[in-house]
Amino acid sequence: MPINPRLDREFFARPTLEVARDLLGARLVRVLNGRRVGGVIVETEAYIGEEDLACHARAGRTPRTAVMYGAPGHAYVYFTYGKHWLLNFVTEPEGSPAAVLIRALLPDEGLDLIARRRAGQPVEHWTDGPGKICQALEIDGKLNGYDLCTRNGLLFLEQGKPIPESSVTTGPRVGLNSVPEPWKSQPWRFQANLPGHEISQRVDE
DNA sequence: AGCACGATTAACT
DNA sequence: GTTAATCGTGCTC
Repeated sequence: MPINPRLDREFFARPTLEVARDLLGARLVRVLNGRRVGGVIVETEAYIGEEDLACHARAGRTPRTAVMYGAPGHAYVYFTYGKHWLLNFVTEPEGSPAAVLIRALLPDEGLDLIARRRAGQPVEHWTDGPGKICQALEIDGKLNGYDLCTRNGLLFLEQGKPIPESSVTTGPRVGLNSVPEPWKSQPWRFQANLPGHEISQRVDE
């Protein structure tokens, strides 16, 4: 089975908007019991620095945000709403707190394992939300701070088929109910329009 | 110590 | 379209 090139630390050490855009089409791979589980990233959001009042780093360096201040290419995984884990990738050089949230995936590897973890849900809703991705791929706080750029890792990214500009949609980030402008409306959400993948509409966009 | 709320999800009317 | 679930985090007292 051909293995695509990995995304290395240099990829993540760039401006967050570029990383968020370029992650569209990339492959997210989780290794469970020696098996690959994952798919193609089709939706991301950028959270950039202490100035961005939607970014957790607005609170400065705290136990929770410490990972974002660290080296790029690590996972920032946090818990919210009392039940959901959300997966991010740390971007920018060390010392610049920023990350990209992974919001949606087209699953195409280890589907039987995903089906088990997403039992009762239709295929189209297996990984179409940030919390759902973490449930499907068994990602939780134990992976917070995990290095995505090691050899033989349990979580990493691979190059995929590039997404042309004509197939990329941008818009405001989701779920920022009480975030003040201009941060609430910054078009820092990226979606890939792929054949066979209809972008779902939601009330908050 | 107490409190308000969240980068959400799934179920329900 | 509306809402309960559920608890860690950061802020105030």
